[in-house]
Amino acid sequence: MNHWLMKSEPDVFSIDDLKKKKKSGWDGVRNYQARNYMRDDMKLGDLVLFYHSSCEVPGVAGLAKVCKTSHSDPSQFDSKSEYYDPKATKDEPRWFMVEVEFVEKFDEVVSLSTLKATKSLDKMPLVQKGSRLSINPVNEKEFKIITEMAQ
DNA sequence: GCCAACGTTGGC
DNA sequence: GCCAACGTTGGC
Repeated sequence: MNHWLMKSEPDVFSIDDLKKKKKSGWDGVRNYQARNYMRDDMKLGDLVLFYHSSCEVPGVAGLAKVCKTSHSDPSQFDSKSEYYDPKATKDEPRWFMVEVEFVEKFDEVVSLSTLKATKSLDKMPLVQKGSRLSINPVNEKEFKIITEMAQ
């Protein structure tokens, strides 16, 4: 099983929104590398660190898991959507998404500053300068460390 | 295929 | 709101 970290702006979609909805398609990803992770590598049951970005306390807010593997992201065909991509066609969709299911909301956000202060996590792309990718693989050790920090 | 210009991300 | 870092676009 693989582990992942997925970023979301809580003003747009937060861990509480996922808790309410139970499941959600991860639409709107418009970066090829992040798309490839979803399309090629994310498997059913993979656990996901749900990360809140661009907010007061950026950090890992909870856990989700992949409940549906890659399929075409419908927002690319919707001309009214901010995610609309005129170059995508139904025969040749350009963007893919997975669906995730709520697992757990942490009592407290494991903040980015805490993650940065943790030596054993300094290999994570997340804590490295200039890293902006919205979906990242997380190795098992790192995943364990972070979920234990949430206890 | 290069690379300048432009757009986006996201912490601070 | 600023700005560094990075990705994408498009002219050549």
